[in-house]
Amino acid sequence: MMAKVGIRDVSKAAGVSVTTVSHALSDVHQARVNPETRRHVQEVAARLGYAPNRLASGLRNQRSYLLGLVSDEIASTPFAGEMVLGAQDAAYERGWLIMLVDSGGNRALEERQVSTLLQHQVDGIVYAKMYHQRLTVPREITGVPVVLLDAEDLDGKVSSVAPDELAAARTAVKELIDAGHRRIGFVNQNEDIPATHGRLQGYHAALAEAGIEYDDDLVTFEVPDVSGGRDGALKLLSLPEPPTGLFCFRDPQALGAYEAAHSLGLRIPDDLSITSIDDFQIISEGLWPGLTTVALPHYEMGRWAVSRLLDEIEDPEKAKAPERLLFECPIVRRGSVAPPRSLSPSDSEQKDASRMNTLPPASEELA
Amino acid sequence: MMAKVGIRDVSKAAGVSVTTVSHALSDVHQARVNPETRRHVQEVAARLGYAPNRLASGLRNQRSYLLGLVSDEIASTPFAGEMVLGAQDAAYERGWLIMLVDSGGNRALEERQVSTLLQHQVDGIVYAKMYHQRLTVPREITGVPVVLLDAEDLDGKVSSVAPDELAAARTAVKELIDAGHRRIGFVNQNEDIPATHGRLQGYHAALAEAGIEYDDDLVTFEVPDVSGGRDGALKLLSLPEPPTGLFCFRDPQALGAYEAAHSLGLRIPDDLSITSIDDFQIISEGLWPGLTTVALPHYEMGRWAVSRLLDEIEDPEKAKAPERLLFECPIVRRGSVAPPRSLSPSDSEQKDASRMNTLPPASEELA
DNA sequence: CCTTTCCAACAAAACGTTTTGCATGTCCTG
DNA sequence: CAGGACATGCAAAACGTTTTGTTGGAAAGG
Repeated sequence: MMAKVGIRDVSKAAGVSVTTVSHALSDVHQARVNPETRRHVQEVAARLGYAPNRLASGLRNQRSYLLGLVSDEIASTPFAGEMVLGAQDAAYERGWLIMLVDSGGNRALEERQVSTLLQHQVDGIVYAKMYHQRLTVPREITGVPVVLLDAEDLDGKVSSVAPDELAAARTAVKELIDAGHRRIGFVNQNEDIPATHGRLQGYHAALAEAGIEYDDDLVTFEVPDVSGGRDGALKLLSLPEPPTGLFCFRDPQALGAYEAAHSLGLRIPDDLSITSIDDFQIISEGLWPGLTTVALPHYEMGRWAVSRLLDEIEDPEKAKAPERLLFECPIVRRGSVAPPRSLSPSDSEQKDASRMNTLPPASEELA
Repeated sequence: MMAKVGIRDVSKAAGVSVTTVSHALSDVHQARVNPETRRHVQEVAARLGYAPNRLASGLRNQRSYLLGLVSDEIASTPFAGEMVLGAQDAAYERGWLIMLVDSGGNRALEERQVSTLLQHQVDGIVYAKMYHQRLTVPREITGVPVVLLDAEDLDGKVSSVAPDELAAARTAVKELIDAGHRRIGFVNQNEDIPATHGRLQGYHAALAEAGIEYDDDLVTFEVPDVSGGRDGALKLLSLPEPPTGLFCFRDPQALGAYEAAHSLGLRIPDDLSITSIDDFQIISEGLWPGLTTVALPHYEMGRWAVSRLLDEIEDPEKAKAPERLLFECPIVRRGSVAPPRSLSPSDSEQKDASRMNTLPPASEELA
């Protein structure tokens, strides 16, 4: 395999100076070269398969066309792929590439990673968190624009994007209310992050809008995984007056709630309706019936973060007026919501239309 | 914020030439500088917060310390995170950074992405696939070492790493056999990739080793997701002589099999034992009882791929003798395997020891 | 016919490093 | 005390681009 072809090779082959080659191939300096030579140079460059060395041009231009994506555990959580993909797509479309680092939550490591990124002269950094939280930008990130992903800046100095937790929860709860439920449980999670409080507020808001009185017994705080969902659901379902609808903090908990319901002999959605937040597809589509859940728009958030970052890189003025965005979260209707038993069948018709999954081959054999 | 500090700033502040600064900070040229000046320079450099510009040093050294990770849909599949993480960790530990691109399976896009990577002077490329397959390295990847991840090179020219499908399947089936099962169904998947054939061979091998005759009716080919698992399990379980143990191609299918079993009133593992391949934790840990499954070592494969790639970069001789590795896949025992009903309790004792999950709070209320 | 203007092309400097080769001066060795 | 060996430091070239400033000549204007 022959040595890499550089701009001098093209200049020699085309019989012009390197300056002219550069101008001919550049969008901004076309004017300085005769259209005919220009075409000739382009043709020669294409024939030789010339591709400019970005290290060299980056050095000269003080622009690397590299972005850093720093995260705590983004590469290990299932959604993370979506975020990264959104980021990568947005970057690539505008000519940038993304370098990914994942500290696994280790601050010291993160510090070294960021400094490595900076040594590579990244033009900007997306600082991402696995779960929506408020934080201050670490001090080692300096000299380049930053955008926060799934996080908010306590100082309000930098742009950020995160899901609108309150609205998402209100949507999920309203779905149950609209189906006719009045007694709605909430399996929340037990960590002190914005999502916990935001979704609780959303739960309150939805109830209040429907004129339903808040009942403290119907809210429980559990670990945010399958077992937490199982525990929480069992707790709420064994109340003297159990809920007919259940809102779970996130999909894995909903999976636990399904299991709890089955173990109690309750059928979903006939005996118990469930909604949740995540749209973790392997769960929401895999369960039977499918889980109606509010999707966290990870891909879109990733896209937005990079897109905003590039705006700030290309126009430094924009960095002075940071934008703080809360993303809308759309509901994905599957089969886990139906009117409560107490309602007449006629009330249920409009809702049934949204349960579109094909019937499970043998579900009628259920006890 | 002040301008970035370069090697000249250090040289001025320390009162020595840039040459000396470079030598003082370099591991290889320490000898050319007095230990005392060396310490002085290091101290000044640290005080100013000097960090070398990798673009510049890369240009000079013809080494970017950048690696490309090219994948089809790695960023969108849940395991992908593990692979990427393993790759990233291995790279970072040796001073490299990874640039991630994901073509979503679009060849034309992939071609452009690779050329962009090459323009950035990556020192090597990991070419990864979401599912284990055999392929030839795309021709646009040229001039740098390549390692295949979750794929094998048809031409045998480059190193590769992938799971040992046959051994993995044998392990999963053997787990059922060891528990005493003789009639074992296999819900395979219906795509023509190495995993399909390899796991079928593993299934055969395990049966043969145990002297169990192969029964064609016990193998079914389904779509590789939850619904496929449901369909396949229902099919096999409604045979005149149904299996007592079920091996699923992958975890989502096992989830479907759980659902099918429940819909038929069968209890796991008492009435039906299930094993699978993936260790997709949200499923395998989330299900009740936990799923005994053979883990695909994505993190380790990612690590190995990058580690090997760096070996080949640092010693070009190694690239001439490509290594083709099939990774061992360890079984993760949870609660989905028990002896078949027909066996006496005494036979089951040693196996019960491996079912370690705590009991579900209300499972005894099951019909 | 002599300026002026403009077009097309080029040489050279710069981006921030690393490394080669050279120039001191000191210390030994004989 | 002459000679070489060694220790320490520096100047300059090189990596592959982009851009600034300049030049020679042709076209245009008086």
